[in-house]
Amino acid sequence: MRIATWNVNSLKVRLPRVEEWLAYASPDVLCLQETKMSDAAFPTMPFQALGYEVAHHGSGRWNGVAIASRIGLDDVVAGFSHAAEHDTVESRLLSATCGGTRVVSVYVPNGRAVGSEHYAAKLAWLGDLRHHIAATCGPGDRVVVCGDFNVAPDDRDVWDPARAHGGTHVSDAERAEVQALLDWGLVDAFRLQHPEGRLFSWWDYRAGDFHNHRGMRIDLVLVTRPLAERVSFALIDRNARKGKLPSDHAPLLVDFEL
DNA sequence: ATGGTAGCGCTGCTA
Repeated sequence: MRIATWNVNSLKVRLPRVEEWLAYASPDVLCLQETKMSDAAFPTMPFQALGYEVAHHGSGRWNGVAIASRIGLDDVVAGFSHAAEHDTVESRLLSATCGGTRVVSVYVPNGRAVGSEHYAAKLAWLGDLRHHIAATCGPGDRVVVCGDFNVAPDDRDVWDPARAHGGTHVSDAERAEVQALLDWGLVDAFRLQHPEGRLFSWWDYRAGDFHNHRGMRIDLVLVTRPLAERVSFALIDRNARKGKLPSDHAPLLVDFEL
């Protein structure tokens, strides 16, 4: 099984690239973030034409998450399992069962600046995510929680921790929330395959950051141990960040021997 | 040197 995640920063603009990448990378499941569109505007047919069922949770110009699968798409749930303050309006979470694996597509709030109300909301959202996972899955189940976490798990995941993003994405409190997900029973599949790699998944559009290797690894595929034991390959496809009209994120794909 | 670009949508917000 090959599962991938990609923050596309507008699916309307990125659809041709997504179609091209699906044909090229051929994932069984693709999670998308930042579609920036309503459910009514979602382009279902191009996905169907490539053999994918697709579910989308989006309300308009911001956020929006989707799951495309060619191995089944059942028990689709938008938002948190519990009454959370943020998600149903913000369209940042979508869950579905694909070929016996529970797949969760997440777009964690950015946080903007450490100490701001947005930063507090980001920490609360990550707490809600952990609650959602623990309430709906067990660590012995096949579970994939993937997407744009807007957190670089440790200093290997940032080009320069001191200059990163005004302190967000690298703060102790954000990293503690990601660590709490790992403590529950999730494993960072990319890091498992690349223990020393300083490879990034996001680069600011500005100032030539991509070409100057100033990025962060903030897009993660977290998996429970039954899946972690079967990871055979993990790749951040930097080529998909090149050329005309790229997203500011590269897709991440992980293979499992299932 | 503390900048810069991109997307949405039409003014400034979000990232």
